[in-house]
Amino acid sequence: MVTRVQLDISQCAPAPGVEPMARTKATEIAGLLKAVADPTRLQILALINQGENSSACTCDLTGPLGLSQPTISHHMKKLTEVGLLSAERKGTWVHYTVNKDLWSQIAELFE
Amino acid sequence: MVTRVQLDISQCAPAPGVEPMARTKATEIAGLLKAVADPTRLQILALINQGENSSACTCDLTGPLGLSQPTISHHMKKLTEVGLLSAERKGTWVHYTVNKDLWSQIAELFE
DNA sequence: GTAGTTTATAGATAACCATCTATGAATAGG
DNA sequence: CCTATTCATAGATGGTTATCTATAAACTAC
Repeated sequence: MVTRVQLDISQCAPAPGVEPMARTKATEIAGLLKAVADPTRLQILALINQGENSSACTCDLTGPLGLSQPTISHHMKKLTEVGLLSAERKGTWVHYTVNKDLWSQIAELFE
Repeated sequence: MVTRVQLDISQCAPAPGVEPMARTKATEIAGLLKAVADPTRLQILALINQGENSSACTCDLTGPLGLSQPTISHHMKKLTEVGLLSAERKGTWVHYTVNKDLWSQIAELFE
């Protein structure tokens, strides 16, 4: 136990008993946020939410976004991996929908 | 105007009149989210919010986070640049506080 | 001014990532 | 089987970034 002289503030020390957020949890949350922290993926999510049916396939997005099909596919994979998009195959097409639950959970992180 | 034959769904085309979110806006939001989408910076923000005075200086964080002082300083700069942290110099120390307004604005992006 | 403490900057390095082209896999319709 | 369409994968490339060490800058106290 260190008893400080009243005016001795010349030393810096963290507040006692302050524990940081667990690194594993921080990494997990950061992974989710990384998936959203990209301009193209923000545009993709906004486009999907914009449609009346809240669904889109890859080929719907290449035109408006001006990017190649493999690039869009790459982003859809990233968003699907973290659970923000759900993919459902219908014949040749793959319909992607936004997982609104996870979307709301992100909001709750900042409340 | 294209009139589609009822069963001709063999071609893919974006919904007419669907405009993506402006790229500049998407890039701006992505920049803000990139600042938060890092495990170390999430821990930093949580630690600052954890203290009773909601303030911390760099030297308070190196210990709990196990990172070098320049690395912490680097992260504080990133968070300050996007406006999430405010820096106030008091003598040798720099006290950082979280900008709660901007914090809440992030939540509103996901509502 | 000298010494000590806190913060910032510079430079280096390794890892990650967004994008492209080229190609393959899967499905549908003759 | 052949063709066309959609989506996924592989590999390459240029750019970004998180971290470190070394050093400088700013401030306090003597």
